[in-house]
Amino acid sequence: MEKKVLYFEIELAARKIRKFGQSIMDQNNLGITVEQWLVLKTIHEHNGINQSQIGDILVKDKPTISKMIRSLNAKGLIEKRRSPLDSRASLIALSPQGKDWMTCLMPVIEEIRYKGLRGFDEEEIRTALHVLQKISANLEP
Amino acid sequence: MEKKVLYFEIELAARKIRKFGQSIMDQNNLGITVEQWLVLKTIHEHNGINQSQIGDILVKDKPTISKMIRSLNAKGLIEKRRSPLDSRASLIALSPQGKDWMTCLMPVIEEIRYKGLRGFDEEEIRTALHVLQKISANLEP
DNA sequence: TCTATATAGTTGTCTAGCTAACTTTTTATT
DNA sequence: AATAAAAAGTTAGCTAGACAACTATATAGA
Repeated sequence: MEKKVLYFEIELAARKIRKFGQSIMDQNNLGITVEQWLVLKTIHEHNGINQSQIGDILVKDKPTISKMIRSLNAKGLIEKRRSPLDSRASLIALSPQGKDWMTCLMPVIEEIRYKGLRGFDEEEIRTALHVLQKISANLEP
Repeated sequence: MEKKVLYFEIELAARKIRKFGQSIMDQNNLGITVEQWLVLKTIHEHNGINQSQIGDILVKDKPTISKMIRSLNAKGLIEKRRSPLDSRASLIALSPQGKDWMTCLMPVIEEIRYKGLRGFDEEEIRTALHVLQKISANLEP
C-alpha cells in the first residue's frame, strides 16, 4: 500500500522544514528558534494580540506559547502588558528591536525559508494542500 | 501567496498524525509512544538490525534511536546483543513479548492509525507524495 | 446575588529530536 | 605496522509539544 508512506513523508518533510528554518536562524545569528520566529511574525501582524490568540493562529497549546513568550520576552524582542479590558489576558507587542528585526529581516528570511517550495505547479500545491487538510480533518477527535 | 500555507499544513498534519497515533497507543494501554511503536515495527521487519540501520530506515539520528532503544529495552520489548561481526554494533531483536505484540496488535493498530487516509484517490496521494518528497529534496543541505 | 463554568495564563513532567562532544572499534592510508 | 579517518553508540544540554494540575479573572445561569 503506497498510501502509508504518506504519513512518513509528511513527518519527514515537517522535520526538514524545521531543520532548514533553524539553519537560517543560526546563519543570521538571530539566537531564536524557527517557532519563536513564527510567534514574532504573528505578533508583528497582530499588534496587541494575546497568547490565546497566538495559540489559535499557530494551532499550538497554551503552555507552548507561554514558554515561547517568556523566552522572547527575556531576549527583549517583545513587550508584555496586562490587558486593561481583561486582566486575565496579556497584551503583546514587538519591542523596538523586535520591530527592527521584522521590518529588516522578515522579507529576506521568508524568501529563503520557502526555498523548498520552488518549482511547483499551482495545481500540485492545491492538491497537496487539500490532502493535508483532509488528513488533519480526518484525525480530528 | 497560497504556497506558504503548505509549510503550515505539513507541520500541522504531522502533529495531528502523531497525536492521533499516541491516542491509539494510550487506548490500548501499550505504555509506549508512537515513535517507539515505529521502532518496534522496524525491528519486527528486520530481525537482528542495528541502531544505525534503524536510524537510516526511520531517518532519525543516532541519539534519538539510542534513547528509544534504551526505553524499549527497559520495557522488556526488545533484546539487545553485541554483534559478533562488528563489536561496535548492536544486534537488536524483539523479545517474546515484543513478538506477541507485533503479531497480535500490528494489523489492528496499523488499520486504525491510517484512518486519516480514508477517502482519497490514488492520484491525489501520488501528487501529495511527489510534492512532499520534492520539498524534502529541495531542503537537503 | 451567589454559584458554577469558562477562559487566560503558568508550572511541572515527560518524550522526540537536534547539536556537540565523547568512547570504542573498524577500515583506509601511507 | 603505524597512524589517520570513519563508523557505532552513548551522554549531556536544549527546545517544541503534549498532558495534567493549578491560579486568577470573567461570564452565565439559578
